[in-house]
Amino acid sequence: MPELPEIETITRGLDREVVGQTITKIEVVVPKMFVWNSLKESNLKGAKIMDVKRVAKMIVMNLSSDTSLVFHLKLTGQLIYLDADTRIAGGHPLPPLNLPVPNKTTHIIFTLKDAKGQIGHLYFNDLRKFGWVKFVPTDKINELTSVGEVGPDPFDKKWTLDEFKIRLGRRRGAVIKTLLMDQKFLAGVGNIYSDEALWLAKIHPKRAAGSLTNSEVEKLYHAIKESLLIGIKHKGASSSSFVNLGGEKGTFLTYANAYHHTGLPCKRCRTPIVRLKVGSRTAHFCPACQKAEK
DNA sequence: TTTCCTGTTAGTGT
DNA sequence: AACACTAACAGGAA
Repeated sequence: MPELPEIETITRGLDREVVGQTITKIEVVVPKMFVWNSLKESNLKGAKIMDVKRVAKMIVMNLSSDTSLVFHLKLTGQLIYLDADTRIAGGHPLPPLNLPVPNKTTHIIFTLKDAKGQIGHLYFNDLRKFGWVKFVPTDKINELTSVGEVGPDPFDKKWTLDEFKIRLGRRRGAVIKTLLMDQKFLAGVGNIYSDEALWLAKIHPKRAAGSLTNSEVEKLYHAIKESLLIGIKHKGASSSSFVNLGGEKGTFLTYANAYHHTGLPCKRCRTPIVRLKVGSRTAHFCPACQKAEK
């Protein structure tokens, strides 16, 4: 699914709502989507949710049984929490996030109980079934390559401009857009926000990492953070609807400058935005502002 | 009706 | 090691 801002939005919503609740039941409709590793149902049932964190584009729920649930929504995953007076929904907008649950895209259902005994459900929906939930002992979480090998988070204090420069220096020949989306290089950036950051920094998506000038590297560093922050501010690109908590909806795409703007005028220079295959993904950029060569 | 496309990885081969 | 390519799957758009 979603990239860092969308996952951050869902994570914050869940952290506000499910921490302290106990998992009383799990129904796995599509077995391949729930990976038990060495654990059993007894490690899950009765466990209390201690916190909900984002790692790269994953959601990590730490449980009182010294275990963790790691969620990855990939392209079309959704997480929907529903109880008597709250609905938190985020992820891919199709099927619509306000569709009744469970529905035909619902593949995993957790039943939760709060301190007052009120029952809630957490539904993991995924149209294309690419997503997964991995259940692991908390102290073994880094053995998941998807967790252990991720690069720095763009909002981690350790990801400084110098660190970015050092990492770029190690991958001088890599195509910059592809590199930004490499989770081992930097955690959480995908197709939307790589387009947006490169547009902000006026860098052509196919430039070699090593060809960027110092000034461009600095602009890109700030552009990555800025585009992600704008995404978070607008609750991501996907419609994350917080029904009964304000009815907010993700509106980031309204604010996008390049992504999905093919043919529309560049907001800086009015030149139509162009699509281009970069690696096996589609880049959107302004051919006038974002020059191929320096 | 085809055919192509997709907000992402994992796995495989070079 | 770095890079390229594709499969996993379902539906919307052209």
